[in-house]
Amino acid sequence: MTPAKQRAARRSDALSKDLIVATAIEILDSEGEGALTFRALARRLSTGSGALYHHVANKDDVLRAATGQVIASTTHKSEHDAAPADAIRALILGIFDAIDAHPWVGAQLAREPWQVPLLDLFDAVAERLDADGVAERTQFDAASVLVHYVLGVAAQYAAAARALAGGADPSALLRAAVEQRAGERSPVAARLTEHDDREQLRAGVDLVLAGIAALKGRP
Amino acid sequence: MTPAKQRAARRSDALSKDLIVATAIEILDSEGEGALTFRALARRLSTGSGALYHHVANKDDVLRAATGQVIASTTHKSEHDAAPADAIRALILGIFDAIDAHPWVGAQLAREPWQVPLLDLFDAVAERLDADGVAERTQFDAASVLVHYVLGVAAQYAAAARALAGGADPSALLRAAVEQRAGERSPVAARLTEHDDREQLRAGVDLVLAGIAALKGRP
DNA sequence: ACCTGGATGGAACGCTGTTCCATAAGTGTG
DNA sequence: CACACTTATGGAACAGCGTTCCATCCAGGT
Repeated sequence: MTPAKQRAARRSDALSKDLIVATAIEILDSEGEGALTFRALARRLSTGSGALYHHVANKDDVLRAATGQVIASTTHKSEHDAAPADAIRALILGIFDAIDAHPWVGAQLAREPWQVPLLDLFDAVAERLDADGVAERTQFDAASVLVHYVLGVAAQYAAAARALAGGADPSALLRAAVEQRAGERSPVAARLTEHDDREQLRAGVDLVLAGIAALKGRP
Repeated sequence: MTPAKQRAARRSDALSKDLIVATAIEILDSEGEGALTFRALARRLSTGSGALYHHVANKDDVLRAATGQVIASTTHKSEHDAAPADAIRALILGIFDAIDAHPWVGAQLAREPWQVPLLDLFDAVAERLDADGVAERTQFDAASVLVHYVLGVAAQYAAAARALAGGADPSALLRAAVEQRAGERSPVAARLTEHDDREQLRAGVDLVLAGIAALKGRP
């Protein structure tokens, strides 16, 4: 006979860090950054919030693992045979695509210092430049620019996604900011409202690549 | 005769948004991002947390205003007579210096989409390039790269400052991340641990400027 | 002297991440 | 097979957060 105060049934499939992280990614993708709480996570896994801490250190641990998983799945398939410039374009745009699909990744990459995926990207970029005969110092400078550039784009993209999820109008948001700047003309605002972010990123990368080529000519 | 349950004395100097924001900056600078709460703010102003909401919409409002104030005080003194390249270097390094002095600004710039200071910077950069005879399209691409680049650096810098405030060793943090990447050689890691961030930013800006010059030659 | 509306300060609400602990399940040992 | 022991579990409890609510107070106009 069961006692009057009965516990909820124990789950049959085992809990694990992988399962927790996978579920976290589900929540983040479908309901946004704000929806990821240990209570929501526990509810979806039919367990208590305390149980999660046996597999995971804390919330940052979950976010770190989730970010790593998403980035790894996109960086991992880099082509070694392409021309260095093409390879670098593909690497950077790969990060963008990952963030486009999972905006919360952008926020997380900007929130924690030197996450492993960022170091991987740094090395990958430097390696392609090395293969192209670029001076070591320039390799480093260029990788720094490209990584931080895409990081900045990522943060901005994630912030916009967050604001939009709150029910704001995409262009209205930007227009409001522009109009707030008491009467100054802004040659930039018009372009910002109508441009394609991915195409803009590609153009930016090409600009940096042009700089690398220029510095390679006369070191 | 005062009643048994007496209220605390009402403050003599008037509360205002400016006062609240100034106090918020004090807290952020001296105790870090995590220390800024409405309760701490109220305590320092000798008032209740509810009173603050008569002058300020919410916490984001305070952070936005604080960020705007810090950035404005550094951007504002830009030199109009310098060579375009020097002016741009000064603009970008000015943002870096502001973030170096107030790391929380870096986190805030990355957290909200298209804040006014960022648009101002965008326009200022584009304007210098316009004066230098750079094609309009390149103006936009270059401004995009530079703004997002410094934004990425800012986010990373703020994240590192946050981690360091938690009592971590600067280089140990990075070394741990490097060693986590099972055995891969990392030509980049050694450089990262010992480089000067500001000097690195300057080198990155120079690389972008080289790209602009290259594209100006053959459009 | 009165009224009234904005400013004030503190309590209360709902939510968060995290810790604690009684309990249930699995595992190796005699 | 029975027992101890380790580990996993789930839910309650805690401290702290942003925000809302409201009784109260003060200043200025009538």
